[in-house]
Amino acid sequence: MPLPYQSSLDRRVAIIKALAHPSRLSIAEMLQDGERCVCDIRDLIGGDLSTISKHLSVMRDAGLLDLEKRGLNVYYRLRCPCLLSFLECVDSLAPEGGEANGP
Amino acid sequence: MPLPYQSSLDRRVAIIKALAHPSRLSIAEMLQDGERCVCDIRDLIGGDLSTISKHLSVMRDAGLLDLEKRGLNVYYRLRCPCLLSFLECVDSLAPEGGEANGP
DNA sequence: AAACTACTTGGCGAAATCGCCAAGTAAAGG
DNA sequence: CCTTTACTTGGCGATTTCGCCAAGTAGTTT
Repeated sequence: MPLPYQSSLDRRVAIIKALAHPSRLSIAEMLQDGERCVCDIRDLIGGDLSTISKHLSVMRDAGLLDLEKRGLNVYYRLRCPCLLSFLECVDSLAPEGGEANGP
Repeated sequence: MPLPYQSSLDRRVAIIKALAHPSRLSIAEMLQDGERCVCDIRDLIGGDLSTISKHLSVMRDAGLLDLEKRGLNVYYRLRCPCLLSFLECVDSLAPEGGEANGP
């Protein structure tokens, strides 16, 4: 059980930390298109299922995600529709496109 | 010298990481009101000046901050005016006010 | 130019995070 | 009920981050 945060600053930081990892940010991005079950997320991110599950628990504990169990599957969805505009802001800071810029 | 990022994902993550610490988020918040010199920031955040300086370098390297030297002082300012709206989003995820809600 | 102010950088031990493996839980199917 | 599927949790070594101390750099003042 995650401890309650002592301050609103800590809560904000927990939410931001929950996005501050390549796999977790990718999860957030893919969930912008709608809910996904853990196995779908694993297919996209790769790596051990337990690793994915722990990333999801970090995001859950921060309050970023809601989950719903249906049958054998667990479906996650974003609680934060405004994420998209933040990512646009983030990208506006580093506009030179992507991969190690060749000519 | 910070290495160039291999992907746009890494760049995004670096920017988000640069906000994912209580002192650094507080710095970002205070810079929303306008530029500040390092000593002003130190007065607000507290702790060793070298620690503040390293936090600022993380934010600089991520591209969050611009700096300008004037006289003996170094003034930092946000390169990201859209930060504010993201923090509103973050707070909307945890609306129950602040500090460790006692009964 | 020597002393001072305002920072930055190097170094290091302490703490947090990461990802894999193994083991545990819960719903569905045979 | 026993097995299978889908996921979660515990544990642990490896890497990363954190914050202080000490030392270095760059303008300023005297």
